[in-house]
Amino acid sequence: MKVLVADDDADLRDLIAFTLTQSGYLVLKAGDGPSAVRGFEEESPDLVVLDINMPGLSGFQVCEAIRKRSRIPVMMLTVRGEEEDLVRALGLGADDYLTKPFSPRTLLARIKALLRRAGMANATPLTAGRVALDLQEHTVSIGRADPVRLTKLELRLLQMLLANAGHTVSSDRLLVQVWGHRSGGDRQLLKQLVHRLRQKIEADPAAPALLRTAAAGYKLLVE
Amino acid sequence: MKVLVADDDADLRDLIAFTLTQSGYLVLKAGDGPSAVRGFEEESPDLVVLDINMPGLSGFQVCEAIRKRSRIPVMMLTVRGEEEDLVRALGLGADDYLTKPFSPRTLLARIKALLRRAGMANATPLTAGRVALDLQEHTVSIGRADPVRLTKLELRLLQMLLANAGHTVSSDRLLVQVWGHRSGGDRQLLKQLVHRLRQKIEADPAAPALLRTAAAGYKLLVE
DNA sequence: CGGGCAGGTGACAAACAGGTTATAAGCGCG
DNA sequence: CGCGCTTATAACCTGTTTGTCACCTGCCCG
Repeated sequence: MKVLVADDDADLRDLIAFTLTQSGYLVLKAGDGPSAVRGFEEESPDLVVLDINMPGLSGFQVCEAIRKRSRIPVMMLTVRGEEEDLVRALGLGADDYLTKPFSPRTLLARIKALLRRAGMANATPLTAGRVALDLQEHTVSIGRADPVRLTKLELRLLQMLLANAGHTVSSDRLLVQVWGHRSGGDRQLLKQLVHRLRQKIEADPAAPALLRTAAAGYKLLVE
Repeated sequence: MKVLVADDDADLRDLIAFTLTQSGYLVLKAGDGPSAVRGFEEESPDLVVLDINMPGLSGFQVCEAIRKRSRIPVMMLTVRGEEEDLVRALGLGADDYLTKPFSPRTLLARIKALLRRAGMANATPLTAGRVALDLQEHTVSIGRADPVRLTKLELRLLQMLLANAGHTVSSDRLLVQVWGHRSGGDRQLLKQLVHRLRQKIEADPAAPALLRTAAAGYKLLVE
């Protein structure tokens, strides 16, 4: 899930980027209006966070440019008290706004809400280590390699493992999360699914480097 | 909305074309005077952007040729400081000029102003890549081909895909947006609608180049 | 040493999703 | 009322995905 963050304040930009990256988003940064527009055009992010005061083009203008081509969620950042800025931003098609200063937690919550509203995130989007999951496209990219198509179940399994990257997830939990199975029982399904997933994402499926077998379950190795 | 861009500098031409395309215009390119005139005659664009220095025929001569037959807006591009060029261009019937270098957004703003003045402003159709949707006429144009008439549902489907051009839109979302269906369920309708739409807009409906099947949905491919 | 167990593998069948074609139902309109 | 166009329903075909089974290996432990 790509998010473009445009703000001329490098510190704030980095803070936001850090917050989002930790939560599994792929973050692109822009420090002024024109590079924000360029970033949007070249990367087609899934959401844009726009500061209003930016050199080159204001957040308003960038928002306008984006709306000409796309309805992706746009979140504007405004300074407290500038009421007409808000009105104008929302009038231009922005989806939400935050007044500075705000807590990273708030930002995260709002962003998730926006993505949910846009029907994108069925759950938290995820990347960890060299593994990047694209829920929309049903693909996974390992490092720089071409994305690999995943089936519904493979996607769900990988999503679960990714959400707990580095930690073991028990087979029981996986069964429940992937199949909605009542209680244990059908380990064979999981065995098979892991096998199929390894065929797709492991360089050497016989010696798994990513999807490792662990005590009573599996884990995704991230460096 | 067709715009003819004539400039011998391929980079600048592409930059302008890119800017305009992203803003929803259908752009035609010409690299020299004669092909500019030919482009004008064959495609009857709604606006022409003309560089003055071009091989074959200068921008002046092209402008003159155009003015013999049409009053469509012409914007000239000049090098800074050549004042008499401006005078001459405006004398020949050009409507506006820009001195190089200029920012894409300046160009865009001026072009919009020209079209507005010419009374063509409100017709900007939804476009992405080679696909241009006309909501008033219920038609779609692929590249330079003749517009194709669409039914209500076909139009809505294409509009949804266009609004998310390049990204997969899940079948569920499409069902909701196109039919207003409460719950998923009726994939058959979508199957059919996609099939009929492909018959209309794809050169080879059996091997779709635009409306592609993607994981759990469909997507409109744009270059 | 040998049985039991967990995980890995290959083969195969059932279930499913998407494409295609045909046909019926609905609807606007003269 | 019937005509033509649009939309819905159904049946069939295909390739993919998923579930099931049989068998293998390595390992723990009596």
